[in-house]
Amino acid sequence: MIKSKNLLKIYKILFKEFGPQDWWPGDSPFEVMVGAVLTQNTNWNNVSLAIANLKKERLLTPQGIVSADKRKLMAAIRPSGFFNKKAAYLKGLSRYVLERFDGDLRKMSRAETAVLRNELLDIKGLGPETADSILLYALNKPVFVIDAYTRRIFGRHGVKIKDPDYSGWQRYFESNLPKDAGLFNEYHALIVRLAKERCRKKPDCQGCPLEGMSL
DNA sequence: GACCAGGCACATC
DNA sequence: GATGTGCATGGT
Repeated sequence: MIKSKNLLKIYKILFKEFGPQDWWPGDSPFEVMVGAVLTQNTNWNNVSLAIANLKKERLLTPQGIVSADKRKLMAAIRPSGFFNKKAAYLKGLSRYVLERFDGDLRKMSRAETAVLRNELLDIKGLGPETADSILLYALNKPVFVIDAYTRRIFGRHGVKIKDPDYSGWQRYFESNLPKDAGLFNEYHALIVRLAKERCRKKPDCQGCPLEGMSL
């Protein structure tokens, strides 16, 4: 098990290398929530095309999505792929926000994190990564988002988790870092940046800022 | 023309 | 409970 000092140290190395990532791109918390669903197994470029369409159609509000014609919604988010599924997911998420918080995300952000997380996970189409992305990036809650990049990179550097499922990885990060939404926000973004920029192109780790670091 | 991308639900064993 | 498969588009 790697020491907390090293997790923070890695963060500092990545931040020094790449600087602030300004995650999550979006003009509003609701746009961030929608993006979290649309980006499932999809690259961000396609998501931004879909979001641009939603804006053009004036569908980027909870009320707008709930009341939208399903086919119109599907057509708008088509570039993000899986549009049939994702249209249903967005309707479910929007209905929840509308009925539980009157569509007011500031109200939603005042609710308790653990409660919100359970409720989000009850919405069809929202698994742990999407729910946590919403909590962290739309609502500024201090939860660490785990994704395939995180497991791959830290796994390669020798991290062994007792129960290597989602919550095992999450516990590992959250129990070894200060509980700080800003830190979690930047850290996850930096991991994604590292994975995209270096880890894929140079699997031998040449030139990686974490090169040679054994955790 | 494969292969991949900021997952998840569901079926099957 | 582990593993496999469908969902679908756009860029490389």
